[in-house]
Amino acid sequence: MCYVFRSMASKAPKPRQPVRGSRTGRPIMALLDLLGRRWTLRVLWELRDAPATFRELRERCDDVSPTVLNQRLGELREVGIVELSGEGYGLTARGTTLLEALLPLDAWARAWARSFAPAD
Amino acid sequence: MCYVFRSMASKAPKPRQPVRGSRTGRPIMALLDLLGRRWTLRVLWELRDAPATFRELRERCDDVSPTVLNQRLGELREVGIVELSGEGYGLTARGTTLLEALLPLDAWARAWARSFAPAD
DNA sequence: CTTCGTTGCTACGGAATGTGTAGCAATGGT
DNA sequence: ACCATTGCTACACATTCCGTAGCAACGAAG
Repeated sequence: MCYVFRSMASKAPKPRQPVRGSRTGRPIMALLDLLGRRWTLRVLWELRDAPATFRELRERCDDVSPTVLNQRLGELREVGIVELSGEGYGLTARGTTLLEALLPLDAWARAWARSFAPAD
Repeated sequence: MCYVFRSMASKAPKPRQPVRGSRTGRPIMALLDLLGRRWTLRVLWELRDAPATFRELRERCDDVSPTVLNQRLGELREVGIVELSGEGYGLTARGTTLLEALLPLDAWARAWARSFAPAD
């Protein structure tokens, strides 16, 4: 790796703070804002099994542009969902629990697909 | 209401089709693309309890611009998650199951918030 | 029929966000 | 000294989103 840690611009939506499209500060609103940004869900998904280096993660996400990837990783790190360690980027303990809350999506998506093309 | 149904431009990511950032056609990828678009998660969330008219839904979503709202509703309708009835816009049966898969997010968000401001 | 209020929805210009390529500085190995 | 890899940035272009204004279709009331 390279570079030491560098504090970021603090752009990630956080609970108890007003976010895009909601000034109430309700935690769920911050979360929806965060997860609703492009590539965020995908990044979390690609980290579900194992950590990955920046470049490896980029490949897993179909070569997303490093600009956005870095932006998303910054946001996710800022709120304690993702961390950078010697193994590369990976989910924190909290991040793992979030992903568990998202896991049912895969099963749902399969059932959803069946309704588009019955044969499976 | 007004206007009869009008077939749309088919821009929604569907399972078994290549989507933005993934040509595999895996259902979960289509879903992540769909849900990762701005306001999609929020719209689903605001419909969790009861249907709403276009204008009412817009207010619930902090006055999101009608352009995007209509775009999102079109996508969600196209894939059978949302429908427009006499009651206004509401979740379909399938949409309801998707939302159930997302409900744990609220609980997670609350716990998340606690780690930012211990007192609650 | 006319007026009024509400419906879903669109046009359009400007602002924000995302994309793609190239490449830099730091680190570790040989 | 080299070389490969790391995380990450610069910059110009494209897409998406936003905010305001307003249209056409319907229902109810006069």
